[in-house]
Amino acid sequence: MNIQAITIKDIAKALNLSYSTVSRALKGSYQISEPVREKVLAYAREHNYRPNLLAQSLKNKNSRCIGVVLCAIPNSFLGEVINGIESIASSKGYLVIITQSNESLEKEKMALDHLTMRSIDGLLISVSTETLDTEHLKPYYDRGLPIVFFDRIGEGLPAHTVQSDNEGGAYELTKHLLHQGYRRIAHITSPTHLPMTRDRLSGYYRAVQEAGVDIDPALLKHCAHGGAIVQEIETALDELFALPEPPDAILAASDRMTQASFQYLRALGKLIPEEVALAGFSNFSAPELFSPALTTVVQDAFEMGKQAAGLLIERIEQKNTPLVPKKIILPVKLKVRASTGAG
Amino acid sequence: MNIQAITIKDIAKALNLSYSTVSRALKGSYQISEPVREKVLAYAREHNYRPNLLAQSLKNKNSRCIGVVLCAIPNSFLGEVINGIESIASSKGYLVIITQSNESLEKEKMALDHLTMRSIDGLLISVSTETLDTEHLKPYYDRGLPIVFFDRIGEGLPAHTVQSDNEGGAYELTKHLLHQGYRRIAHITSPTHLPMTRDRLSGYYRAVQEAGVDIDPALLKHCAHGGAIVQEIETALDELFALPEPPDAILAASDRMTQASFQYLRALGKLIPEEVALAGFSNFSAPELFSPALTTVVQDAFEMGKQAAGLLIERIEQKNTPLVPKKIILPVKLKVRASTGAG
DNA sequence: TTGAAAGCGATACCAT
DNA sequence: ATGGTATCGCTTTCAA
Repeated sequence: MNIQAITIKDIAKALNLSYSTVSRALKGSYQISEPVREKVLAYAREHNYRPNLLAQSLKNKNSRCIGVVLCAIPNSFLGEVINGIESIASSKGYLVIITQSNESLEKEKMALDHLTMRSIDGLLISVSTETLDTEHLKPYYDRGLPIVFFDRIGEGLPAHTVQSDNEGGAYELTKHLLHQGYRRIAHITSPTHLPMTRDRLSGYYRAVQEAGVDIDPALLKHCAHGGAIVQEIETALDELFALPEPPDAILAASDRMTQASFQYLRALGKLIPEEVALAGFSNFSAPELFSPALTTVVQDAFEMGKQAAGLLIERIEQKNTPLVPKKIILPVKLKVRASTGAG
Repeated sequence: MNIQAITIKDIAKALNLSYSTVSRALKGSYQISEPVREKVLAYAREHNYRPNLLAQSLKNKNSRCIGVVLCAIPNSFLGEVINGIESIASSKGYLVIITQSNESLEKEKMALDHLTMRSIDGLLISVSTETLDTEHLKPYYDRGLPIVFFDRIGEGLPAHTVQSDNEGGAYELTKHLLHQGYRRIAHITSPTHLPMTRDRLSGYYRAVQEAGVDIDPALLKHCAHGGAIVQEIETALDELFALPEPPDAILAASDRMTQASFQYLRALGKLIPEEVALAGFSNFSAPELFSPALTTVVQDAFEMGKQAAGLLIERIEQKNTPLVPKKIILPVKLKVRASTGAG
């Protein structure tokens, strides 16, 4: 639909100037005589001239749009990340286009397809749980599309990455649980092909080993869909509590897993934290609403968005310079609350 | 950035055809000889031809993009609405561009500006709390931009609207509270310039009047920013509980207000539902996580998104037909839980 | 300082 | 059935 009031041509005709002169006057570029520039600007303002960004993009081969692919929007963590992204992007005059993969590789590919067809200048992506490699990103990368990974990092592409200190967070959580006297700490998490999962696992191991506690591999549960399907979390919990020695603490890797675990324990009538402790990586807006309030590791989602967008735009605007991939690790904060017996 | 592998011109040159022939073959239109079409299609596929949507839009004056303006993304209700919108939009080949107003009229205008400059074919909007009228939308509307309002309806523009049954929901909630024996039911809500607020108020009044209970106007609290600022909710609650006769029940209009009230009551050590009942319009993913579980009215967010997108796209695709504004009211469901003493 | 004209990629009208 | 060409709105090189 044509929302445009007038075009450069209209201005040129009205003022008896050439297209080029008008274009230059509008851009404030080059040497344009003051009277002409003022005339043009005045006329443009008066008639509410608005440049056609499509035409500009077609001509300039850039769109001042950045595309974002994430697994799911209805998630307070990602919502905050988006806010961070937008705060930077809009200050630099970029429009942010958000798409979702719903944890499906197929959809991730479709989203990529859409975005690149619309001519984005750069891509921010947090890969889906199904994404094993970055083969689908390679063609775009090879053609020079700037890409920055955030949160869930894709492997195999030299690109900037921005993520939370997953290893440190898991370490802190586990250490805290051990300190509280829990010994059979179950860890419910995503598949190990995700670097994030491996990082958290290694934090978990580090804490456990430091404490000299034996690790029962049966206490490790990987949800194939990253917890996107409630059923898989429940199955994991069923298996955990069917063990001869069930866990006395649960370390959940995401909001969904934490929430499902909470409901599960409730339904079972287990007392938190007396019978089973619960803690997790989380970004619930208010973990203190739970009863008991939840011990969590809090990530700085807004900062993650800001950093990712900043790196991307930097990349977009100086694409000629060689890329030296940066790996940004954002510190996390352990918030001890009642669900781990510290209330 | 140019992600494009090849253009129509490249194909034309390679196959010794004219641009127009290639274009037609690609579109499957008109009478094109089978051998030629196949040759073109094969070449296109082989060289990974992807149409330049910018160029198409410039030429066709449509972009197959729809713009969405909402107050804030990190909100499970709106997240679901977006999912509904996308489910319809992507099935019809439209890209959805989401922007936020953060409850500010200024930002709402900026978002509109951005979207329309990018050439959207239609607009879905839930207005900010600060939005008193639709003057800022009028210029676009007058130029023929199809607009559909959802959730928070803007007034003064003949356009399709999609919203929950706010009147009925408030009626059901209030009636339920009265039935439970509560008599001093406070209502914390948004400013009355929002139709949604007025609808809920009238449902509240209807129930109260039916019950023959007197209404104390001091029990009505309007948050100027729709609860976007926690402080305003707390101030409202402070005032309510400073009353000579404080409320024995709270009816909150949004998730944020419900949550803030919950925390407030907790901090005060008030027993829910013994001392004060709490119920609200809500779309928490899990109101049963609260202790006590919250009585809520549940809206069908996904359906809202679907309907809004459906109406908009219908409008986009038959813009010539006269507009007969539809007003869609989606039914809501009362979910009684423990916070109103029914556990 | 200003103008003319080519071109970005795709489409559609007018010829042939 | 196919080709030539103008056009969408804007930018930019080259000339003047």
